[in-house]
Amino acid sequence: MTATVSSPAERRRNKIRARILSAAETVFAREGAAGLSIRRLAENIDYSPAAIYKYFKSKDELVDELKETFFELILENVHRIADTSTPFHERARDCVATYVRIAVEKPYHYAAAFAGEAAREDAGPADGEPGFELSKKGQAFNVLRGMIAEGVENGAFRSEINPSLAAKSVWASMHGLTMMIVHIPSFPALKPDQATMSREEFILFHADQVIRGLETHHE
Amino acid sequence: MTATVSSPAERRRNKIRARILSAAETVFAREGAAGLSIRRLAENIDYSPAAIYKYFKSKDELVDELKETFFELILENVHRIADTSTPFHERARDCVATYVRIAVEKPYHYAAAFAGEAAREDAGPADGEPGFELSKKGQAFNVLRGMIAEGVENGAFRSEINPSLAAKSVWASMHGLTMMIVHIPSFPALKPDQATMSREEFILFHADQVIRGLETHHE
DNA sequence: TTATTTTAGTGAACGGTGTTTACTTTTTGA
DNA sequence: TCAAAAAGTAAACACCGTTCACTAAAATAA
Repeated sequence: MTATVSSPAERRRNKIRARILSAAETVFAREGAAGLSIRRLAENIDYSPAAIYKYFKSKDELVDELKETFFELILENVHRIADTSTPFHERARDCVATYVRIAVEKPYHYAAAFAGEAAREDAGPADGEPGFELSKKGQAFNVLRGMIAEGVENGAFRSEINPSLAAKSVWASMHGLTMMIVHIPSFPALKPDQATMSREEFILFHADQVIRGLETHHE
Repeated sequence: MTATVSSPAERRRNKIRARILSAAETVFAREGAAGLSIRRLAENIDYSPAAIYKYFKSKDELVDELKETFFELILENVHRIADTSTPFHERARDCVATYVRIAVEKPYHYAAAFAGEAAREDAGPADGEPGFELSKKGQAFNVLRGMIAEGVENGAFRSEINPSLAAKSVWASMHGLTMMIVHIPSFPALKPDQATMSREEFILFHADQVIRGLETHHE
């Protein structure tokens, strides 16, 4: 470890990089990837479009950093709740609810964080691939798996459950609810004549439902 | 009802429309909306780009028709299974599995069918809005709700369950799994040292899990 | 059939996009 | 001080969806 971990030049460079990211974040949160153009961004921060390319290889790389930062935010929050000492069932439910809540606050970030992975080549490692454990998404996954393993040991969850598998199933269910809310603004609206339920209530209902699927069947 | 429901001119027009849609479908299935450009499409079918606009108001409208056709496919298949007389639990599970399987075969269609709804103004009606009941998506939803209502009457599912609400929760879970598979090619890959499970097995596991959440708790 | 109106189809342009290239200016380190 | 590296830029490339003014062809009315 050298004493000067960053030269003045380096620090200046990082500052500008951060300025670009910050401006990009603002636009992205409001209008998504479609509304974020290199030219508009360059104008916002008084640079030429080409200048951006001295700091980021491509628009995709820039957006990837926004997504990674966003997942750090989710991770922090979920982690904090997972480490609580509240009863297990509640704790699990709160993690799910928090995950969904944050995603819903930044819908474009969340949608992009997953949508991007389809066709692209360099879309971060998936589980089972080297590097996943260390990515933010991987860490969030591990928190979830740990909680489920705890439930199985407790006897709260069925003993035949494989925590890794179950964690993926639970994550998929959470992800689905999140996507529904993000993409369908009125979700989960019900027709007037039916029992009404707020979004917040529905999130808890869904989380509850998902956890029930894991539980031991008893009276 | 008039005898000639369509004039020769009309039929010719519909044929060309269909030709455009068919060419678009091929490209879209392979490369998604991003790979489908009006210019490329026009070249494929030997028309000028502007000609497309005599048949479709915009690229979005064209893509919407591809999505609608795709949802008809899902609906048909789910309907067919829902009307079977196999035991309830299996039937429900097979509906879920079929939904996911078809979606995974045409990942771009599925992703686009939902992704489009975020920002656009004219993105088909959501539940609770007039028109939803008649849309393909609405019909698929009704099949699901009907099955859940049946389960509640049976006593297979908990009596306090509201079928409309539960159907939304189940749909969200299905949707989540589908999105995961569509966006993460290796899903649900597990690390080598863990119990392996094929995608097909995982779909059934997930469907089972989701239905368990609805069931009455007994020994 | 002729005249008129509607429709099909086009080439060229408008205003965008991400990205690259060649070039100039500034900063850095020896 | 001076060569090398980095920061920054204007202009161009190759695309994109869409529109406009226009011609050619077909449908309709007289």
